[in-house]
Amino acid sequence: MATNSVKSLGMRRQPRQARSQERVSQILDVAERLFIADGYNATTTNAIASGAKVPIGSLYQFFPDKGAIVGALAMRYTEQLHHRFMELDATEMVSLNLSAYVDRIVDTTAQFFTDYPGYHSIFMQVQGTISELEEIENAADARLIEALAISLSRYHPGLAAIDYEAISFTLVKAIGTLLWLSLSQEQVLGERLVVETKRLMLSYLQGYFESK
Amino acid sequence: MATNSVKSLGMRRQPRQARSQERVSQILDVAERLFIADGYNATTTNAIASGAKVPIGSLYQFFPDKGAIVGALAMRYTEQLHHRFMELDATEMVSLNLSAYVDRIVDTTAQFFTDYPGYHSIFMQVQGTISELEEIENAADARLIEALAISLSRYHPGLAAIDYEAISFTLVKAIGTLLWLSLSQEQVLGERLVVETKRLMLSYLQGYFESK
Amino acid sequence: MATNSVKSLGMRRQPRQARSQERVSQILDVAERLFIADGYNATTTNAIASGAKVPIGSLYQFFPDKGAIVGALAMRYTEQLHHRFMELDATEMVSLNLSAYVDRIVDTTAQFFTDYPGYHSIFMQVQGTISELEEIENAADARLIEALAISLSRYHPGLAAIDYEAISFTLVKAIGTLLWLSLSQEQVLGERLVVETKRLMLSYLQGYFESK
Amino acid sequence: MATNSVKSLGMRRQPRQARSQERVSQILDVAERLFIADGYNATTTNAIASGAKVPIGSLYQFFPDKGAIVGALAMRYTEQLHHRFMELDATEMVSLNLSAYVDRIVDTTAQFFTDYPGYHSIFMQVQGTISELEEIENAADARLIEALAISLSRYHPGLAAIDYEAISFTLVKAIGTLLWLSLSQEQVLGERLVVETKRLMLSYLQGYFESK
DNA sequence: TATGAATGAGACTTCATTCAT
DNA sequence: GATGAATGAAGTCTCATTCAT
Repeated sequence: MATNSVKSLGMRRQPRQARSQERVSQILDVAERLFIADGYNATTTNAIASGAKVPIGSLYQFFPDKGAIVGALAMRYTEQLHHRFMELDATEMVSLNLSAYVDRIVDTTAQFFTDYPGYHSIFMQVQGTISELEEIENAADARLIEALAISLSRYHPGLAAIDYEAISFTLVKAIGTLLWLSLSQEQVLGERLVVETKRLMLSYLQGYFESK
Repeated sequence: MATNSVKSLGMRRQPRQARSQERVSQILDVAERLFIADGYNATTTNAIASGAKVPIGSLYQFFPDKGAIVGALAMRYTEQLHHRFMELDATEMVSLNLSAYVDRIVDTTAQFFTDYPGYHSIFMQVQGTISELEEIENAADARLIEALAISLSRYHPGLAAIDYEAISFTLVKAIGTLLWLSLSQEQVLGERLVVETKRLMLSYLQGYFESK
Repeated sequence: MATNSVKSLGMRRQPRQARSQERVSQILDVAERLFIADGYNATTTNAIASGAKVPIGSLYQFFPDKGAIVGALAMRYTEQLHHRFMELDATEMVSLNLSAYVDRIVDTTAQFFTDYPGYHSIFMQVQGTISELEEIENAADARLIEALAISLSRYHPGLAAIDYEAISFTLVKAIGTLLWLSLSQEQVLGERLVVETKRLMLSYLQGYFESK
Repeated sequence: MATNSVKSLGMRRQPRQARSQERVSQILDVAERLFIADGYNATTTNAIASGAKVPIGSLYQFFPDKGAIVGALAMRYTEQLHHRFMELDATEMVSLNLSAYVDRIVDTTAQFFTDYPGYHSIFMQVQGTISELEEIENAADARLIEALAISLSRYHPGLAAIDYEAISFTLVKAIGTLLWLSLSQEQVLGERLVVETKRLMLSYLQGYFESK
C-alpha cells in the first residue's frame, strides 16, 4: 500500500531548495511546540501541517510518516548538541580547575535544555513506540557521550577508554535527567537542583581524578 | 504479577470481593505488560480487557477510562516502593559504613526496577499527557524521596532538613534513571552502570558527610 | 434470551403491595424528571433506578424494558386527564355561555400542562421510536377527544356524531400544541398565546354553534 | 430529493464543489428518510453514511456531529419554506376573499408537509435534546411566522404589529400540527382534518377582520 | 510537483438487560 | 423476591495516510 518502500531513517526527500528547507524547519518548529504542549499522540499531522501553514500533502512529501517527524526533530537536536559542544571544546577547558570545568559543562547543558525543552519531554513519551527513533536518539546521546568522553580524557588523561565511556554515559544520563527536572520545578528548588547536579558531578569526577 | 490490593483514586468502583480484586489485578498485569511492549497509546482498552479475559464492560466498571489504568498501576508501584523501603528501614542500616549503605540502597532499587520494569518505562511515556497521573506519580516519587531523606538523616544526622530533601531528590532521580537504563543495556555495560551508580552516590554523599 | 416473552403493554408485574406501588411511583417520577431534563435517550435506566433509590434489578421487575416506563408514564397522564375532565364535567358547564365554556376548557388544559410538563415534551421525542407507545398515546388522546366530544354534544346538541368527533380532534390537537408552546415562551407571549388559544377555539365553535 | 445548496451554521466545511454538494444532499436525503423511519436516536451516523454511499469519514468532514445533520436538515427546510412563501406572495392574494385566502395558505402548507414529511416529525423528536437546533428551528418557524404576519397585514391592514405577530404565531403552530397529523390519518379523517383546519383558520381570522 | 478532500479501520466508551447469589 | 455486578454489541467520532487533480 505504501508506494515508498524505503523506510528512510529521516526524511523522504532531502529538501534542496530554500523554500523547502524553510518549510521543513517550520514543520519541525510547530511539531516541537505541539508535541510538548499536547503530547505526541494528541498531536495530529494535520495540526502540524496547518500550524506550519504547509499543505498536509507537502508534509508527507518531506516525512514518510508521523514518526519521521520526531526522528527529524531528534536529528536537529543532535546537530545542536554537537554544535554546542564544539563551541565548548574550542575554549581552553583544560586549564580550568575541576570545579570550573564542571560548572561549564553543567551550565551549557542546562542552557541547552532551556533552549530545547522538547529534547527530553518528547523522547520520553515516544520511548519504545517508534522503532526508527531508537537509533536516532541513541545516536544523539551517543554523540554527546562520546564528546564528553573525549573532553574528559583531554582534561584528565590516564584512564582507560572504557572508563571514560562509562563515566561519560553515567554523567550524561544523570545530568540530563536532573537538569531537565530542574526546569519544571519552582524557582528555588530548580536552582538548588542545578547546584546539586554540579556537586554530584564534581564529587563523582573527583573520585576518579583525585584518588591516587 | 502481584495480587496486592490497589487503592482507588481514579477507580470507579472499589472491588470488595475476592473475584473482583483478582480481576483488577489481572487487568493491571496485562496492561503493564502491553504498555511496556507496545507503548501506552498503541495499547487498546479492548486488548487489555481481552488479554485479561475480562469483558470490556467490566474493565470500564473498575476504571473510568484508559488513563485510570495507568493511574492504578502507579498506585500499585507506589505501594510496592513503600513496602520495599519499609523493609530496608527495618534492617540496621545505621551500623553500616557508607559504602555498604549505598550498596544496599542501590541494590534494592535495582531489584525494584527489575521486578517492575514498567515503573519508568510507562510513566515516561505518559508524562504530561494524563493529568491525573501527575499527582500520583509525583506522590510516588515524593514518598520515595521522603523515605530516603529520613533514612539519610538517621544515617548521618547534622544537616538541615532542606538539605536532606535536596540530596534525596537528586539521588532518587539520578539513580532511578541510571538503574532503569542499566536494564536495557547489554550485560556488561549494564553491570558497569550499576557500579557507576554506586560510585556516583557514594562520592556525592561523601562530599556531604565526610567534609569537615 | 428474554425469559419474559409476554410483551406486556404496560408493566411486567402489577404491584400489589404498598411498598411496590410506592416504588413504581418513585420510578415514574424520577423518569419523568430525567426524560424532560436530559431527553429520553440520554436518560439511562440505571440513572432512573438510582434516582428513585430502587435497585436496577427491581426496576426491571416492574418494567420489561425502558419503553415500558414511558408507556406507564403515558398511562399515568391518561388517568390524570380523565380525572380532570371528570371533575370539569361534574360542574354545570351547560349553563355557561360559550365564552365561559371555552375559558374553562382552555384553562383546565393549560393547568394540566403546567402540572405535567412532560406530557408533550416526552412523547414528542419518542414519536415512532417505541411502537408500544403509539397505542397508549393514541388511547390517551382518544379518550380526551371523546370526552370533549361528549361535552360539546351536551353543551350544544344537534350536530352529527362525526362532526363532534372532528371538531374535538381538531381542538384537542390545536389547543394541546398551543398551550404546550405557551409554557416555553416568555411571560408576555405565553399569556397572549393562552388568550389567542381561547379566541381560536371560541371563533371555531361559534362558526359551528351560532351559524343558523 | 433536493439538490439545493445548504447554508452552514453547524457544518464543518462548506462544500464548494459540485461533487461535495451532491454528497451533502445525499447525506441529508438519507438522514431525513432514516430519521422519519427509525427516529433520530435509532438512526446511526454509520447508517446514514452507508445509506448515502459516503464513507463515514467524509460525513464527518461535512458535519461535526450527528446533531449538525439535523441542523442542516432544518436549514434546508427553512430555505424551502421561504421559497414557497415567496412564490405565494407573488400571486395576487390581496384580491381574494378571506375564504379563498385561507384555502391558499392551508393548501400550500399541506403541500409543504406532504413534500417534506420530516419537517415536523424530526424536529418534534429532537426538541430540547440538541441545543444547536433550537436556534435553527426557531429561526425556521420564525421566518414562516413573519412571512405570514406580513401577508396578513397586507391582506387586511389596520391591526397592531404585535397582533399580526400573535395571530401568525398561533396559526402557524396550530395549522402546522393539524396538517402534519392529517398526513398520518386515514384518508377520510385526513381530508376532513384539512377542511377543519381551514374552518379553524377562517373563523379565527373572521373574528379579527370582520369584527366591527 | 503541489494540494487537500477523501478514506475507513478502529479507538474509546456506554448502557439496556440479565442472572447468579 | 431482591439485588447489583457483569456483559458485549454497538455507537460516535478520529486521524494517519493516500492519490486524483
